Amino acid sequence: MPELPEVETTRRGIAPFLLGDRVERVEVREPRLRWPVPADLDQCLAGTEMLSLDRRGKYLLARNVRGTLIAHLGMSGSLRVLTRPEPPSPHDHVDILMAGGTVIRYRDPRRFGCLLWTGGDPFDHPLLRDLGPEPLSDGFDGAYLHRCSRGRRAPVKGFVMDARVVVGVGNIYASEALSMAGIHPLRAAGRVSRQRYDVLAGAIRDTLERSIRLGGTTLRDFVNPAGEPGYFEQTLRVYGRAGQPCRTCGAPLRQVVVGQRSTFYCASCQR
DNA sequence: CAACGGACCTGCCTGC
DNA sequence: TGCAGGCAGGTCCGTT
Repeated sequence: MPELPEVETTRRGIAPFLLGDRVERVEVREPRLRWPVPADLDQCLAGTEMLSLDRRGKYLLARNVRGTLIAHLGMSGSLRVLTRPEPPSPHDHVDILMAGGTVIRYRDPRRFGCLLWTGGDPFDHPLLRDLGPEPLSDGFDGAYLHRCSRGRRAPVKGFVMDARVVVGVGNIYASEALSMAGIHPLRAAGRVSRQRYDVLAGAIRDTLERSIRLGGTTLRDFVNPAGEPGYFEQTLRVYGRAGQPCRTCGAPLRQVVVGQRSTFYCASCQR
């Protein structure tokens, strides 16, 4: 489900309820996520105030005086804010109960996500250490992508989805950004010009920023922490639109599999 | 190193 | 109606 815009939407949604309040306790009903939820997570969080909630790629980082909670939503994860008690559904694995009475509820049917704890610098954690730049930061531009891509023969679509290259670009937004930039998803990353990487870097940035503004993409079930859907789906150019007309030239959009992921593009607009 | 396939899970939809 | 098969927004890990 969540790519960068959905994770950022989630961060903004829970921040007002998590920050400036004290954690009462943590209730773990199902610790078997991608990696086990630490057995002492409650001791790490209980009684402390959350000091900051940041995002690094698709990871959420919630810091208190003792360390940092590292959260990832995987494919099907979500965090919701409950202002009144609600009985947990089967996949509501973890609750963070705040002193003020609100509950931050972690749900993840497929359990590809994780909730981990680190007492050290979270950016030194093995999961975060090797991540590439944030696509909305100044360090990310066409010159960087061009430099990074030299000698790479694999498709450019997989290249921009590689978190060591740039974080946060998942399967939807990779197709969308390549469509905006007019680049064929199967083109070898090393055979895209510097000029075209300038356009692509801008397209990635624009696509992600626009989606954040619209509250993310709701394909099946994404809702923000308040339970509201995102509206970016209505503006998708290619994702999920195989056979339908290209919004630019009218040609039927195509679907191929790249690196085991469905990929959508216009054969006449993207070269 | 870069590149690829498999693995981890459940739910939902399609077609027989 | 039941069931098998395929597919889904991620990403780590082992092998070539």
